[in-house]
Amino acid sequence: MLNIGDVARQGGVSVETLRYYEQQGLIETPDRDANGYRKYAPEVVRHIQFIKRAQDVGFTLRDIGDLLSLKTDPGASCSDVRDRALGKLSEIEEKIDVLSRMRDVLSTWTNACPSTGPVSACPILDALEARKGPANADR
Amino acid sequence: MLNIGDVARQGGVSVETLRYYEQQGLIETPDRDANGYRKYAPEVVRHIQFIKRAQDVGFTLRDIGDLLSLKTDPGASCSDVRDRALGKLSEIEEKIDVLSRMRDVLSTWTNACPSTGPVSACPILDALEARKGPANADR
DNA sequence: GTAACCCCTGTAGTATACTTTAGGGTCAAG
DNA sequence: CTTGACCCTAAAGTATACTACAGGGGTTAC
Ligand SMILES: [Zn+2]
Ligand SMILES: [Zn+2]
Ligand SMILES: [Zn+2]
Ligand SMILES: [Zn+2]
Repeated sequence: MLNIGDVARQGGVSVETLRYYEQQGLIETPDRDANGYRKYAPEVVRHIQFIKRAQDVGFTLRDIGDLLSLKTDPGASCSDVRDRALGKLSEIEEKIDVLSRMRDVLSTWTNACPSTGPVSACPILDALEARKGPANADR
Repeated sequence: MLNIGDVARQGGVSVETLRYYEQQGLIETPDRDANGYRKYAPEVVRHIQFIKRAQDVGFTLRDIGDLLSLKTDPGASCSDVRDRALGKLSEIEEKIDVLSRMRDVLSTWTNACPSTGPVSACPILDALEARKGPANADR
């Protein structure tokens, strides 16, 4: 049986994070020792790693709670899990699209900037100040 | 001269947002009418659009405050602006990289999931539970 | 003179995933 | 028997960009 500090070290998270996960219902409420200390079975370390891996691919703690419910729901099927993953996949692709558009615009702008001269002549600021299109007068 | 509501409508933001921008120092403190109402020159609408366009390409309000300081700083040069843009560009590329890696992993996992059968046999959950590599036993 | 609509200030709430703080017990070593 | 490391709870703070709320005054038309 492990103390919370042991679990934290082995799981690569802080003690506070563990208490937070418990409060959020992401890990089982551990039994307590006579002194009130939480006592964990070693396998809880894997549960924490489950959470961290899920976060690594973009799931929020709320999503992860969902996933954990599916794991223990006898009526749940593989496709339920797959649906969450596909949903997350589109969220991520959407974010990539938005960021790619930002990247393209910024890239165009930085290429247009001569990097010399006063800010008053900077095409980047011009673009930000401008009406809508990429090139137009300031009135 | 415009009331705050006029500016909000023309700038496509809420009245509250305008007061917030003012509080954050992103727009000039407007003069007040005898009744205490803020009175804006029409050009403030462009300043708001500057802020919104900068947000659209990923700048935070803090970044935008910086950019606005450069605009009015006589000692600032074009390259200062370009540096901010390049910095933002790398931030965005970094985010894209992270998201792309998430996308690849999720895509692999969803392809591996048969979408039928119980969750206990789901390769997605297996992957989340697993030690580190893509394939290994649960102990 | 009153309804409908605008404006004001200051403070608190929203979402996410923690971290920090305050205040206080427990345990092992020397 | 005290020191240092560890554990406990509950509440508040962090970052971002607003939004909402509470409570109150101004303006315009009928
Ligand atoms: Zn497990
Ligand atoms: Zn420039
Ligand atoms: Zn301007
Ligand atoms: Zn599956």
